[in-house]
Amino acid sequence: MCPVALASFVTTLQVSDVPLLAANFQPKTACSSCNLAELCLPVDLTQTEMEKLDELSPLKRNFSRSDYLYRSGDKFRSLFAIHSGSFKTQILHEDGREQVTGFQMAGEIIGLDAISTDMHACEAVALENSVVCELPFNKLETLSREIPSLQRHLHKIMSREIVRDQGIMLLLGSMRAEERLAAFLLNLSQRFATRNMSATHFQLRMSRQEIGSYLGLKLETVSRAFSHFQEVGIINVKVRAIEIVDLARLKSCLNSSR
Amino acid sequence: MCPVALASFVTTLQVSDVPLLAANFQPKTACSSCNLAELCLPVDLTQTEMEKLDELSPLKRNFSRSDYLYRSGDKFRSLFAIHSGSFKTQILHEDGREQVTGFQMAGEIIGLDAISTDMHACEAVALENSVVCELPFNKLETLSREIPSLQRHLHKIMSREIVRDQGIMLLLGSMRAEERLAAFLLNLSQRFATRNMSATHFQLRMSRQEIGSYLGLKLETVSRAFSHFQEVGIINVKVRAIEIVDLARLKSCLNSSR
DNA sequence: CACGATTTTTGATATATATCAAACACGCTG
DNA sequence: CAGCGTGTTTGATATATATCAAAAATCGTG
Repeated sequence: MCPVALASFVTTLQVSDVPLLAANFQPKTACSSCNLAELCLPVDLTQTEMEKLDELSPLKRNFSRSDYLYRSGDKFRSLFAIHSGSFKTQILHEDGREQVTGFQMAGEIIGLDAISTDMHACEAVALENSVVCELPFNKLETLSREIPSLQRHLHKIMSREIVRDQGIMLLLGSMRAEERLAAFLLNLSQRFATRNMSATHFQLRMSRQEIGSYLGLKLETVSRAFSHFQEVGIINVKVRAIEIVDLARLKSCLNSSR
Repeated sequence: MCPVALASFVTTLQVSDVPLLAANFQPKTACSSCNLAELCLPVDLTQTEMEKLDELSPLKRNFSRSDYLYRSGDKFRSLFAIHSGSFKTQILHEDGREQVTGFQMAGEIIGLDAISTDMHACEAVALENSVVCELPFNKLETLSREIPSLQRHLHKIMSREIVRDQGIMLLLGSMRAEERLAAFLLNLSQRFATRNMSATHFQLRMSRQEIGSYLGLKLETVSRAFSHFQEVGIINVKVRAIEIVDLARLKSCLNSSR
C-alpha cells in the first residue's frame, strides 16, 4: 500500500482535513518534524494486520491540472487518497451554478459522498499535477471488518468530513466576507503547517473565482478582501503568493461578528 | 431493537434524510403506503442476523421541547435514532453566534459528527416532545463487522449526511433568500411525504429565527419571504401552519438564479 | 520575447438583505 | 378571559456585497 494512503488510513495522528475555524485549531502534533509519508505510519496495527492491508494494493494514478478525478454521476468504486498535489470538489446545479465544496491536499481522502448512492454526487478536479492512490471500497469494507482499528479509522474520516462541512455551514451562514477569507487562510495555513510546510508563506492553487465559490462570494469581493488585508498589514499578497504577516490579527478577524 | 431504529439501520428503502435540493427529489417508494415502523423492515437480513441485531438493545428515552439530547463537548457514546418528534442540531461559535446545521425528524440518525473526536461537535435540541432510541456505537461497530449489510448501511447513512451537508453549502453559497426558503419548504414537504404525512399541509416545528439561522438569513427576511410566497399564491401561511398551494411554482423558484 | 488569453485588481453603481423599530398575533398562566 | 411574554409581521432605512466595466498584471505558447 502506498505510504500516503496508509498514512491516511491507519493512524490516529491524522494528516487529513481540520475544521475550518481557527477556534478549533490544534497545536502541531509531536511528529510534525517528520515528512508526510513518515508522519503517520501504523501505530496500532499488528504485523498480521499490516500484511492484510497489502490486499488493498491501491493503484497510483497521475493527474494534470484541470483533469477530472471523477465526475458527478460516475459509478462509485473507490475512495481516493491524495498522494501529492491538490484537488477541488464541486457540485453542479442544473442551471449552471456551481459550488466548490472543498479543496483537498496530500493525505486527504476524497469520494466519501458517493457511498450514499453508489454514484459520485460531486466532481473532483485537479488544481495542479497530482498523484492519487485509488482504494477500492469493497476491499476497504472487507478489510475493515477484519481490522477494527481500520474500521474505526474509516468512521472517523467520514465523521471528520461531516464536522468540516458543518464548519463551512457556519462560515457561509453567519460570517461576513472578510471573516470568511480569514477563516479560509487560517485553515490553509494550519494544513500547510501539518505538512511541514510554512504556515506563513504559501502559494494558492486556486483562482479568486474558485475561492469565491467556496466562500459564497463573488471573485471581486474576494480580491477586495485580499487587498484590504494587505492594506492594513495583516498579509502580503502577490496574486497567488500569500504571506501571513500578522497571524494573531488574522485570527482576531474571526471574532468580529456582525 | 425498536422498530424505528431498526428501520433506520437495516433497510435499503431509507426513511432518513434526503438531499435538500428539489432536483434530487425521488418519487415515493413503493412501500410508501405502510406506516413508518413497517416501512422498512429488514429486507436483506437473515434470521441469525436479525437475532444478532437484538444485541444492540437500544434504550428509549423521552424528551420535551427544548431539552438537550446532547451538548457540544459531551463524551460520545451513542448514535441516536429519532423514534418520534423532531430535533434541531446547531453549532456554537465562541462569540455567541450560532448556526443551525439541521432539522431532524422521525427515522433519522443523529450524532454522527461525534465519531470524529469522540466528543459531540454540536448540540441537539428537541423541537417538541420526542422519543429517541440510543444506539451504543461500540456495539454498532462490533455488529457491523459481523453483518456486512449493516456495515454498508452505516456507511451509507454517514455518506448521506455528507451529501446533505454539501447541498446546504450550495444553498448557502449560491442561492438568494427566496430560493433558500423554497428549497427548505420543498425538502420538508418531501420528508413529510416519505412519512406518509401530507406533502402540502404541515406544521413547522421551528421558529422563524431557527429557520433563518439554518438558511443563513435574518428572521425578518424569512418572514418576508413567507409573506411574499403567500402574496403570489404559492403557499398559504398562518404562522407555523403551511399549505403548499402551487408545488410546481415553488419548485420553479429554485431555478431563478442570480 | 511577444502575443493573446486569462486572471486579477480597482472603481462606480445597484441591489438584496440586514438593521432598527413598532405594531400585531398568539399561547400560556393565573 | 385578561394580561403578559414571546414570536411574527411589516415598514423605513442602512449597508454589505453584487454587478458592471475597464485597466492592469500574469500566464501560456508559439
